[in-house]
Amino acid sequence: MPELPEVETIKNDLNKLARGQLILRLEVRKPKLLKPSTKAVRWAIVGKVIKQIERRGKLLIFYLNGEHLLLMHLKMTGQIVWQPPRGRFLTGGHPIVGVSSVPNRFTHLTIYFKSGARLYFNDVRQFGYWQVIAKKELPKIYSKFGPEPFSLEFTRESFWQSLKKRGRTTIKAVLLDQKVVAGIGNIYADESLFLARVRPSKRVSTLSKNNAGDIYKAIKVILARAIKARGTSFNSYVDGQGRKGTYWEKRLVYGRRGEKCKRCRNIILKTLVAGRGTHYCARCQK
DNA sequence: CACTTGACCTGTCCGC
DNA sequence: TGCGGACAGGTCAAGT
Repeated sequence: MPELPEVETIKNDLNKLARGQLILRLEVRKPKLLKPSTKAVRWAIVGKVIKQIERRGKLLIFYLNGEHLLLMHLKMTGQIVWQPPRGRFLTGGHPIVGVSSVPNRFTHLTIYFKSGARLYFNDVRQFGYWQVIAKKELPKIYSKFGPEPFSLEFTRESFWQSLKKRGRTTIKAVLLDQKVVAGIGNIYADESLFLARVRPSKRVSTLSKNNAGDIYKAIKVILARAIKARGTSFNSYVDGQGRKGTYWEKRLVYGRRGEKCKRCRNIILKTLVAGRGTHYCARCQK
């Protein structure tokens, strides 16, 4: 899905919409998308109030009063839809083609709030999940992520050091590794490498420190630009409110196979790198 | 150990 | 129009 800019947008929206809301009921249509699967999980969150929503990489963390937290991961096609007590829908995540109302056949989990508001979780491919954990378990979850790209721990030097720890693999595979820097996915990996003029298939061992510096800078520029655009939305999906990320129109290379490079007018190519569809300009990315 | 591949799912698109 | 195969914004376990 949803990569860092999309999840960041959802987090910001939900902090305005869902904070202070009291959870009345949890409806589980697809039990396997809720972890753990025991019924005790429902009791852990029913009657609780949403205090704050945070993001770590592509993971959403709902802080509740009491001992537990609710985590949500949207994976490839997860979508969150907020329905106010009255009024129109607001959505975030992967747009679902041809489905403009909720709940629908892809709605697998729903939270009902005392106010009458609802929070729906839709997911076509069912890779996404919700997970209830004890608050003390959070450090263990967080330790699986590398630095946040806009944190003080993520520096030009720390990035260079983590590149030096890698061997023959490609720079694209490294950018997709959440332990190197959290939140980059397939779109923004291609976008960042285009801006840095580095070919995605380039072996990290062959990168200069200047290359690394350019990539470091590009990651921040691209992610900031995408957050400002409220993320990327594919296709023509329009929800009740019609709010849609506009980065798709601003993208530099992703999904532009066969089009002219915005820098040199050469034709953009698409290949497979790190097992993912990868877009680049063979003339200006070396 | 570092790295790559396959699996998890359903839908869409493209070529024959 | 139908059908098969490739592919889709992520991550993990299993394989090399």
